[in-house]
Amino acid sequence: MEPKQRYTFKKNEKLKSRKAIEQLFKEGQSFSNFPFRVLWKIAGSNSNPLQAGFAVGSKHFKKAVDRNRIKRLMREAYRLQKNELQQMLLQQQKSAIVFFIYVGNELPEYESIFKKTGHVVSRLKKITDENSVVDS
RNA sequence: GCUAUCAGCCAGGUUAUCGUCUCUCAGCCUAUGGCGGGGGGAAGGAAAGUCCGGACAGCACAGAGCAACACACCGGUUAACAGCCGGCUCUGCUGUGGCAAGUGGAAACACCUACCAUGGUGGAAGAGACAGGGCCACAGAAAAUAACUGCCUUUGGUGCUGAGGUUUUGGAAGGGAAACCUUCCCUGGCCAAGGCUACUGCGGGUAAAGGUGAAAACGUGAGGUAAGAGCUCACGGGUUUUUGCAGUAAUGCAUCAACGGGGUAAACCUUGUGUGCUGUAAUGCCACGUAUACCGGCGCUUGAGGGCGGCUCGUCCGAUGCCGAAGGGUAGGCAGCAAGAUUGUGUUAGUAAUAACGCAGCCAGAUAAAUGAUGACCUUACGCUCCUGUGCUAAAGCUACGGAGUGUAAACAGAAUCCGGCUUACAGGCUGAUAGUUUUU
RNA sequence: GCCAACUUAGCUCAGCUGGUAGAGCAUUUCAUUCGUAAUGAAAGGGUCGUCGGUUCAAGUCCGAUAGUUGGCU
Repeated sequence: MEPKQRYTFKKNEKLKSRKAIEQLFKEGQSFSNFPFRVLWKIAGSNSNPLQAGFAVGSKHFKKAVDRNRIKRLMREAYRLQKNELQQMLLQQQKSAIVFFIYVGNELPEYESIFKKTGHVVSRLKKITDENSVVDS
């Protein structure tokens, strides 16, 4: 019996370590896909194959309510679309840390966030494939 | 019913699917971990600003003095406060009533402001300006123990007047021989006591008048005086004080006496009262790791340095010590941390803030930071379309109510140690009070 | 989380102890030049971030509020 597909986003899938984040900002690579800027880093096998974090600059959105809402929307869109990437990483014996930064100036709709996140995830999948060639 | 103001309360709801954090219960596995499952809970009235006040923790058991800061009518309330409640005084706005003056009117009377009384509703950083110095632009005589103009006056000078004195010329009368003498008159000169509504120097008195200004030395009237003045008196108003009465008190009313030299303390200051400082990223513990190395300086009981706000003192710690330069490591976990000045509700006391007691409940705890996404229905407001009935109309049509469908909108805003306040933001709704207005009775 | 500082002309800044807000650059006009620049002369431009209070009078003193910037760990 095939296990049911679950869309989760638990604690261990979140990027929480201060050290890891600093490393990511220092050494990681990045690309932009408006309204996001994405930092990523691929590493060897790990118990947590994929960890992600989200941020909104307080310069763009002064009110905490708006920042929270954008982060929630981003998290929701990511949760529903990251499963394939996670599977890929598991198969290829790799781990990745990803960080999303919202750089837009206006409060977005959920639909547009969902679509853009889809683009980002597919691009990340492509990157993972390419990197495997280089690594091996 | 509508509008305005004030006060209080609420802050969209139900459900499906997929998720997040946490507590708890039992279970399984490859067991310091992981997995899925059941059950409970999961933002606010402001969680915000960080403006006050506490709890709690550390620094000496938190000490002394100065400095600094805060507060400032009275009483109550509280863990505490710059908060809150009640009162007092002053004051803004407003309603009603009275009424000098003024306006209109032939008159009756009406209108209406100053003022008074009273009601409502706001505001007050509301101690002290005889403790002290400072400042008060421009204008104005003067901005604070004032004296410029003016008014009055002593005295000196000048001017005018001038009783009187003296003298020149001339005339008249008398005496005389004459020279001349005497008297009177006219004219001119000189001296001059005194007087003056004149001018002026010096000194004194005075604060009534003086175009200014935000502010001008209690106001009006009379007496009084050299001229004047609270100098005196009457009326009015103010400040301080004595006594009596009312009140816990601030204070009010009456009374006796004194005073009259402004404003500014939200500029310095004085008086009284209070405050030690730093903040949960405090603080304690565990784990991991490096460099107690090297270089320069200071010091080792005659002591460097430190004990977290500025200085002085006091006191305590202090030698594997302190400072600097360069460099290295860590940035994980647990406690603090969720049962409390607690929440809901009721009773009693109190005008109230609030307090006491009873009953019931346990109600966020994240840490790159949880409470979300999507759909459906309901609620409220507005727009559009349709329907049928009522009203107007001959009809078309129009408007309102009702029903259905559809679309849009539903605020301000997100816990980060916790409480009590304050301030600010806020769609819409509900309740109460007061005032105005309209309709009906 | 905690704590500071700043906001004045289009720009960069002065303005002390309350008394008619100024400088430099920029802008406009005129002169100079064949013309431009430079130079010289003149002019305009400010609710002193916003609201309230104290005072006769507030850019200045006090309170609130908005925005900007910085620091601590």
